[in-house]
Amino acid sequence: MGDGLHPQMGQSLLFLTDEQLRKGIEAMFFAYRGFTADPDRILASKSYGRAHHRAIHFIHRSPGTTVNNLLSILGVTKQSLNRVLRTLIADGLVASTVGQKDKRERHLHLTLTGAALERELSDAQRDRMRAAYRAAGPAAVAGFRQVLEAMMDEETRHHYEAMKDRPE
Amino acid sequence: MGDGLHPQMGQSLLFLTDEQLRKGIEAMFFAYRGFTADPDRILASKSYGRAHHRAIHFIHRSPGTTVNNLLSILGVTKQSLNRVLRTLIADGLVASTVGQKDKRERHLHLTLTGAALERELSDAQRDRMRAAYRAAGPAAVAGFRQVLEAMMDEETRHHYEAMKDRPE
DNA sequence: TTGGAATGTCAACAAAGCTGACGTATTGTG
DNA sequence: CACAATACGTCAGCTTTGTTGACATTCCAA
Repeated sequence: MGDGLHPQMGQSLLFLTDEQLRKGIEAMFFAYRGFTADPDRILASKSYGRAHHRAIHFIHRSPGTTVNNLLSILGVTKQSLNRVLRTLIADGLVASTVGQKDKRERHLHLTLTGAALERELSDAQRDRMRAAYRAAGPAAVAGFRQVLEAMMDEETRHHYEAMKDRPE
Repeated sequence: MGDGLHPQMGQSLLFLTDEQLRKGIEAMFFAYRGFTADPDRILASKSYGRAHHRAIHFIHRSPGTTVNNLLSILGVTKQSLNRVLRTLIADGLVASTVGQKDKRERHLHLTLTGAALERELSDAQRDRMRAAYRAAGPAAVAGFRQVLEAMMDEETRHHYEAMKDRPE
């Protein structure tokens, strides 16, 4: 791992120039807009927001998850999450059941209506992702995931990996 | 490009399964948190927000840009941008000068102070991006950019590409 | 039985987006 | 020249989603 300036060095590290990094930063910013655009449209028409989408997504992903667990995945305060959950429960999209083992805990599930919205939202988001994946090809997709994973905070990556390979 | 079901098909399209797409979606969500975490900390200590960062970034990127141009890059309303610009100008980070050719336009530049904050923010963001790039390698980075570009809206991609190859 | 953990709720606030309306200067056009 | 359009700024009001801090309840566990 020498720091010697052999001829290939400049070449092989061109992808680490400030200019390349800046382009990556801008790509991230612009792409994230596209990433959320389609669900945002659907949500707006139902007077929900991104926070509702995120809650629905991860409840669908980990049915029966507790509020506390959801909290640490989403990285927000309980007050913030609670406001969202309250409307989802009131609207009959999410069911909250008292824990059997530990009755302080609430276990969260999507109702049929909630699952229907989840599908609508994730279909829209997947359609765009699928188009991007298809356009870029499998090798690019592997790289895409690698860089994103390397960009996460430690703790976040644990959450990501913990739910990485669960069955659908 | 036939749709025939030759044996490799299943293999080669495995990266397009719903499960793969969902992982990509979650990777995007979690990575974006990391992407903004470091600048967010700096901004919070100076009582600015992400909106200020974005304005500063793109003014640095396109010095002398007009308000209207910035508006369409950022994709927000002029009221929203104006609130941010007002504080940045009042705090002496951004200079607004009347256009020479068209006196209705305001041309935006970073002051020395503004440029210093820009550097602090982008250094932090680049550090993380650099670490991720280095960990993933040049091939992954190329794929990363390809997928992100394919994920953008048409109009957004134009903005992205328009400023793609300008000199630093 | 008592301390701490998990949850829920109230209040107050801030950032950052939005719409709508209006004013002013400037520019382009018929 | 008169008038419409453009660029910008601003006021007011509203929404979503995040934040703190305080406090009550319920329940597990030492």
